[in-house]
Amino acid sequence: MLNEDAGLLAKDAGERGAPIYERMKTQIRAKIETGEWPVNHRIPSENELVDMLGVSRMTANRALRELANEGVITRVQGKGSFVAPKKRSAPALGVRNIADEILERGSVHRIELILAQSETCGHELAAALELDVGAQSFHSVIVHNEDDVPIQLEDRFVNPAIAPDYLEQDFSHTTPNAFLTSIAPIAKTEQFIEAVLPQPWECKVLAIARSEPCILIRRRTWSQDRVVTTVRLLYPGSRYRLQSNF
Amino acid sequence: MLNEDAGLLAKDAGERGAPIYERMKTQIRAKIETGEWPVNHRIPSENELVDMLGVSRMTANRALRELANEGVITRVQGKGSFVAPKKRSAPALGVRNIADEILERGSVHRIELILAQSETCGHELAAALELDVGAQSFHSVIVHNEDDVPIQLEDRFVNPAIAPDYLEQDFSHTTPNAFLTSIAPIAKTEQFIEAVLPQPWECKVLAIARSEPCILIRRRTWSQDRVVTTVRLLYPGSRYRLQSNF
DNA sequence: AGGCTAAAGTTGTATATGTAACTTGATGGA
DNA sequence: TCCATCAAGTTACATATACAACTTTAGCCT
Repeated sequence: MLNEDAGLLAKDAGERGAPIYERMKTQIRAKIETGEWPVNHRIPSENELVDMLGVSRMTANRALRELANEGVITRVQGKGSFVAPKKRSAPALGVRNIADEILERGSVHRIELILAQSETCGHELAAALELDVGAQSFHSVIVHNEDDVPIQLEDRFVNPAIAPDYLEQDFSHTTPNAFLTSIAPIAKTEQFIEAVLPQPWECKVLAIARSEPCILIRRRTWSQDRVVTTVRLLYPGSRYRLQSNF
Repeated sequence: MLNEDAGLLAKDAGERGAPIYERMKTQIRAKIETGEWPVNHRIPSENELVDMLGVSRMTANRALRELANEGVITRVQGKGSFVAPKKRSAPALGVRNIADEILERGSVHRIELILAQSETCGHELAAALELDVGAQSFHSVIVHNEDDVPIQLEDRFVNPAIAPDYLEQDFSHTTPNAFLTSIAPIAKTEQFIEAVLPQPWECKVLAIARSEPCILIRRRTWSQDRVVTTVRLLYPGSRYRLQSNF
């Protein structure tokens, strides 16, 4: 353990000025993000960190405690500290991964693939993805079912530069959201929510009436200053509502 | 200062078992929520808390530091700690005071009072306000106009125990939201967003068609564990959309 | 073998102390 | 008057130490 982690407090990490506990936090985060410490991996105890790094236990305690508050690790009194399972998007936002939401309600989640193909960017799409007009993009249309009732229509465009093998995915087992966040961590999200009436083809795939009002969420996500994807999420108003408590 | 805050660590707060720093945090939060310490009010310094409460400075430091991380207070090195401005609605879903929003866009905000009266609680309303069936409640219906175009229908019920003179307000100059938050700081918010078709009378006051889909926000707010108000906000889908970036 | 106990290891909390960095106001000199 | 300097107050960080609470393991006794 000591060998691999000798560089845990390396001064060459470009954060010479940062406090010790912050340097410890970023180095531990790095070990987790690179996969060197996988999920559930045991993290050195406070006393081990004291011996390894020559810091005081209170400093190690602060680093680990804050990482636990951020959800990066979990700590169990008497047992130790462990790498936490992958965190999903912020829980406070009320808008989350539809698949998780459905499973949490104890329902069955099933995906119906409507369309998955490569398309050429027009002006509007090029602007949305921050690509050039005429560039290629990936287009997928998916219906998410809860207990075989259509509950969300997902109409998505993806930046091929970030996910070149997007169209090869098997979306019956992995949602586009899960796939994209696994290869490109989300740095920023832009989101509009409005109420609309559905288009005829949308009525068909969602099995709703023309007059059924729907919530439309238009979302763009960035990773490292590049647009990853832009998506339209359509929810039938009679079957879905957003909740956000704060 | 010492007089008013003598009870800051009172053992009768029903959390005898909680750690000292947690008790300090909840007591400070209470002072803020009751308005005893308004926004920007100076919070006792770490050393003052040490003298007042007989705790160690590191314990006071932890309490204040965690409150700062939670956004409840702001701390400035060399100056002190201060009650942070209420920012809770911002990160959640971008739902803000409609009047501010309109003024920010450089438009004119005008209120049209449709109804303001006292009503007896039925089962549903009693449950929403956490009152008894048959108790009195205040009911107001207001249309918010942006440049004389109706943009929001506000259908609100208010707990008279918290705002006994609610009906006496002049809502042409003060919005219900502004009035209520001024007398009862918001501690918690519950919010649902859905898409609906408007009722006939709603179409009339908003001057929209029956088939126009609308965003409906149903919101309840608490102050000190009591429901202050429950409100239905109806936005015509063609005139309004919510934005939330994060 | 089974069960109880003790010990070691781990996290959680609290205190005491010290240094550094920053802000503000007062002081004093040119 | 204006500006530099200093002192006091405040937060930020780090260390050393101690005790409490919890978990696991080892070992002992029956």
